[in-house]
Amino acid sequence: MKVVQPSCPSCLIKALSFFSELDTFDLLNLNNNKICNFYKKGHIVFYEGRIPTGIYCLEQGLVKIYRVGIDGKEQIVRFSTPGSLLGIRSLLSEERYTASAATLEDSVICFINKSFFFHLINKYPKMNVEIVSYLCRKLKEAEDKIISIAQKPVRERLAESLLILNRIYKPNGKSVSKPKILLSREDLANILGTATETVSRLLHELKDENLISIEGRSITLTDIEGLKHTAKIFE
Amino acid sequence: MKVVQPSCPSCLIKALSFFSELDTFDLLNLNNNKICNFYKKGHIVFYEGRIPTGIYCLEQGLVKIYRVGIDGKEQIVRFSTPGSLLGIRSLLSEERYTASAATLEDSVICFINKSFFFHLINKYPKMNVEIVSYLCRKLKEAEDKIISIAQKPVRERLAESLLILNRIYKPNGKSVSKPKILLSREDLANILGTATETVSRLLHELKDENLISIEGRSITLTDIEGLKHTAKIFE
DNA sequence: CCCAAAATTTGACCTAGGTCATTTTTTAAG
DNA sequence: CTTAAAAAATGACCTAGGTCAAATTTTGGG
Repeated sequence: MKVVQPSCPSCLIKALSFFSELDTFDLLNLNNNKICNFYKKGHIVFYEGRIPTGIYCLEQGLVKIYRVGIDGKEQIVRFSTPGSLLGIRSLLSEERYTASAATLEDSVICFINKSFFFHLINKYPKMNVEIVSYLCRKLKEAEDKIISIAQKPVRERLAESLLILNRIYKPNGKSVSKPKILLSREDLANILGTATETVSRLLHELKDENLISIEGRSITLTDIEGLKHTAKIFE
Repeated sequence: MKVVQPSCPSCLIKALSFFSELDTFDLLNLNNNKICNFYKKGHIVFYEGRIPTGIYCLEQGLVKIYRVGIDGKEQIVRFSTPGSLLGIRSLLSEERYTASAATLEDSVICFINKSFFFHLINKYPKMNVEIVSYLCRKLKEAEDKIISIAQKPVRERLAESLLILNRIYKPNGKSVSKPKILLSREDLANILGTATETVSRLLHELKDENLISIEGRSITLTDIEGLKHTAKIFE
């Protein structure tokens, strides 16, 4: 796969969020300052404990943010999808990364160094507003996850996570076909905070109930409403 | 108990955080705009689902932020201690409260209405920096909690929570005596995401191991290092 | 296309911790 | 100080889901 150097002025990330305020001059500036890399599936973007030297911008692909517990067991705390910034939390609070990031698919990720990013924030105070709203959203999601893990049985959490993953894997609304969730049982287990064997068994159950279909490693949701029901999500 | 109307210019909250930038004029303004109320222990500050109309400022006391699950079971997601703002997450992301807040002790809480608060943020963009750093801290804590609940057995989580509570209950460094943690078993269970009976049993265990002492409802930590050890916290 | 290594599935078994019922203790109102 | 109601402790029991081991399937490199 070729590494395509994306150009900032035409980058979807600009439109999506944090950089929407930038004028042409600074967009070009950003373009020159960023370093863009191709990451193969399964590669690590940054490690827990390291000191951030800048910020990563996911241009294409999918990334998991996770921490490793004492016994070496991973816990996935969130995902990053194209258009979001990676490592912003640690950079902003000027502390070491408290989590690691690794690609779940082949990905293209840009790097913007700390001083340039802070320069932009100072020049465009409105970026802080975007950042605040981003953090609020993440905080809410984290709290949702606390409730979920603390109160729901694994089966419900699995259904819930599949519904969330379905949105993450949904190709930008273009394709008519249903999204395929492509994750190892281990990653799935590390989202739910359970064992891989339990994931296997429960996926089998959901399949038997015609809520999902499984082809090899890929999962397709066939009955969204049914899954919402087993996840006990009522909106 | 008398309701003392605290004055903003001398309020510790100003010094602590968000309002540290304000000039004398705006501090007086804030003083006139805020409404201060006394809340008896156990009373509700705001309810999940309601639309925020402003922000609360905890001047004195202790507040739990919690959500109620489908089966009516509470999950405490965090605490607020004097000097912190309540309901800032929902106000900033312009959505309904996703959690309720209730006092755990008699408390004094000020209310600042939305428009005035936003006016201040606009006038003092640096407040956003404070807010960002606050949100980063909370996000980290929330992610810590996810790992903890997902991976640690209840016993470890209890030890961990007691250590955190010990800091929360620590009177401003003045008193030499050890802080007393004063929470119902139910609240404790709702922090850990477990049953009250389990809390009872485990507290009894910790007491037998001379890690804590219990007088009535109040818990004192007698062996911090030992607790860190059972919590598997190694720093 | 082939094959070894890795991932997944399945079965057997076990335990942390949840639930329910009962007793004991604590609390707060009068 | 008394007492009823609430909270906590304790015991008995049970099950969701973890662990370990073995069989089966999938995958990616050559």
